[in-house]
Amino acid sequence: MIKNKPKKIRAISIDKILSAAQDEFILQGYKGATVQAIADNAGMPKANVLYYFKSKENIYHAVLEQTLNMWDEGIGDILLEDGPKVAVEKFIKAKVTMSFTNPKASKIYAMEIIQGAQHLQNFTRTYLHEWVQKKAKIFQLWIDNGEMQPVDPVNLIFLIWSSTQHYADFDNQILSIMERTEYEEDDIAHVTTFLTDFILRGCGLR
Amino acid sequence: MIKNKPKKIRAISIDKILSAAQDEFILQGYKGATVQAIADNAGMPKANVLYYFKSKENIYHAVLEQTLNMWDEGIGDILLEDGPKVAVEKFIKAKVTMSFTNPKASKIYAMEIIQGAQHLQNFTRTYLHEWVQKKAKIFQLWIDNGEMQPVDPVNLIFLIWSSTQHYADFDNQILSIMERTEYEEDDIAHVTTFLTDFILRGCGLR
DNA sequence: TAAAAAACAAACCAAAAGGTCAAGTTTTTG
DNA sequence: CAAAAACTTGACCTTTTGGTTTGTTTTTTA
Repeated sequence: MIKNKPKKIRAISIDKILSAAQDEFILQGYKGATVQAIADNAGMPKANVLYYFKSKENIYHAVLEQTLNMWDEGIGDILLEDGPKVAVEKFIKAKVTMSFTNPKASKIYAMEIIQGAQHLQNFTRTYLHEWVQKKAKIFQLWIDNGEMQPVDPVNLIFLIWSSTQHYADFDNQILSIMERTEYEEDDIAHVTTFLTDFILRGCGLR
Repeated sequence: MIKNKPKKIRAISIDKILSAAQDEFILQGYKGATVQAIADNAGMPKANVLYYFKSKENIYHAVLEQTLNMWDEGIGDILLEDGPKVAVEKFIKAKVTMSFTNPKASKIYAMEIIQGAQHLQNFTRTYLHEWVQKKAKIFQLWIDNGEMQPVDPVNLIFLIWSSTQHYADFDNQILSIMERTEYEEDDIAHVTTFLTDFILRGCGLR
């Protein structure tokens, strides 16, 4: 019998725990998620979960770290050499794709921020701040060059973030309003097209 | 000594509890918020809180109801007779104003939806669904009439919701990125202008 | 293959938290 | 102004839950 991926037991268990924990934390919040529920969901006894992670706090930190990595990878990029049109297109596409393929990460992140970003002060205060400043400067260059309408770059970034993440964070509401139970294949392309068209027009790029 | 508002003891206490509870629920989530903390925050012993609301669940329901009422009042409206430009302007202004004047309601609502809308299934499934359908039809009329660009009305509503609510729900992140501690007087006008300009342009109304 | 390391799991423990009770105190009312 | 109603509060009870302990089984390694 050939095992395709002879993953270490440890890695498998941690994966199962983290996945179960992510679900629980979204559904119940940090305090509402119980180690027992996470264990049940991961298919192992509670003591075993605490064997891998010494405390619930640690589990949460691990989930959060995983989330931030995903956020980081999915944030896309805005490059001067792309020019405003392509840059915005790329950026929107990256964010929409992430929202549809990994809504859970988006939700965990959103809840953290709404609740005061108690566990990731540093992230927003340094990393995110710098990212926004850097990208805003690029937009400003394009504006000064007359390559796009003079829209406030920082607020533009906020608008793109919010309108794209909305499809992940509020999926329940959106699906409920559209009388559906889950997103379909097409939705991601449809939303990408809608947002890209709309935002490009808003930027005076169309 | 003349008392301006000889409010009933009951009304005052309930107000204090609900306000304290709202803060706690946002900061700690449903399960994380303790009756004791709510009581401390409201300046009364725990038993007294439970005297007015028989259970924590009841407190939460009351907070949620308050939130929905606020949401309802602040949702603004989209009227056929206003025409697309004025309607969108009004709508954005109403939502931005609500986000800045009552961010707490927005946060409670957002958390509920993200966590699966467990406590307000009916609201989204019936009320909200109908509201969106009705307003989407109005947009469609304007589009068919050539009064605005053919943008998908439902997604347009989502974009306006998300981009306006973002300033309430993610205030921590936004303030942190802008290296400030709280919103200023001007911000509300600035954001309203930005979003109105941008979205009107996106709709081909400018 | 035997010893060591890693993984598993039942039973327990202490703290936290929701909720009740009973005994007051204050306010309202007839 | 006295009885009733409304309000206040400390003490208490029970359940839940994060985490520990202890002992067993499985896997790795030398």
